[in-house]
Amino acid sequence: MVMDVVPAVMDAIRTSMRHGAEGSLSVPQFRCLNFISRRPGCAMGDIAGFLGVTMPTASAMADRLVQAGLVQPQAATGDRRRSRLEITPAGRAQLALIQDRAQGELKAVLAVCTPQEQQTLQAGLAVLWRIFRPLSESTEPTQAP
Amino acid sequence: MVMDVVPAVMDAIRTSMRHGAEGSLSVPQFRCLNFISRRPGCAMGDIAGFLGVTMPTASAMADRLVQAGLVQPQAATGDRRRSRLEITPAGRAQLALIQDRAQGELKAVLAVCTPQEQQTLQAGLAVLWRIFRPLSESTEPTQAP
DNA sequence: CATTTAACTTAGCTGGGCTAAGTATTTGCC
DNA sequence: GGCAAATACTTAGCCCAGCTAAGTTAAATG
Repeated sequence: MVMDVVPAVMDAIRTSMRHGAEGSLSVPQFRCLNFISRRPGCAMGDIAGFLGVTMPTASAMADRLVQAGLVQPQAATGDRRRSRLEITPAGRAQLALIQDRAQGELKAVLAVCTPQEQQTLQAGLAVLWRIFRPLSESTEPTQAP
Repeated sequence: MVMDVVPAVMDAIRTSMRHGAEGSLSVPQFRCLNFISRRPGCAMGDIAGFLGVTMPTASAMADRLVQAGLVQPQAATGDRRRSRLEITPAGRAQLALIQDRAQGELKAVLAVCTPQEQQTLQAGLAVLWRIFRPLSESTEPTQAP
């Protein structure tokens, strides 16, 4: 059941983002930008850990966000090996735009539900959340020693 | 809510498939193989439509599955422009393996739920399924004329 | 029979993933 | 204080999954 539903929903989201309005971000880019916005001054390793990817991958992705002007490096304080990243005003605007649009589309989709169904849905998602939340936070960067 | 939960679950699935046991397939490859297995003799356009990607993308992906021995072209009958694909025994075995493993992991995860929670979850997913099922089937290949 | 249309494929680009192998900075230990 | 080891990244080089644009081959059609 889960294996049918979740991919279907994810496809819808991905498709929506892929042929979404121009200037939109990919799913990984969005997750990365969102993380940086919630953790100003975070390091590459933090990003890699959160995204569940290796450092080079995170590095390249952050680089593209910097190129796009959505993220910028902070001045180094203390350990100069760490890259300290923060979101730019443009990045914040982009994030808000995407979230608003997603929320809008979601509302439109959910509008076909009865209040009864919406409640059922919410309860079900709460269960999923409880199960999967710990898993998705515990990932660590994977470049072997 | 949906925007938090679904990506988290999807990440877990993707991560599980990425660093899963060797010889595993990527998510797109799995979807492709699964489709071919359910539609023997299907054409490239069918695959592209189902995956929601362009023909060249579908073409390349099918090619890799053929190289891997999981899929094979049928003898042409009728329209010789169409590629008619079918799954091989090896492909079928691979598919079964992946599904079994996924089901196993899922069961393990769901084992931490009370029967009460499982019921809640099932009801919620049924709602999602009703909403998103039609969307995920209606996609068509996108290469513009 | 010549043209158009349909179904793919090829070529060439980008993004997102990996490993292996650097580089630079800190830490730690004599 | 100075040198080795560890840490935090980056670079190089590869593959897969997406795209567009431009062929190619076969069918349909005037």
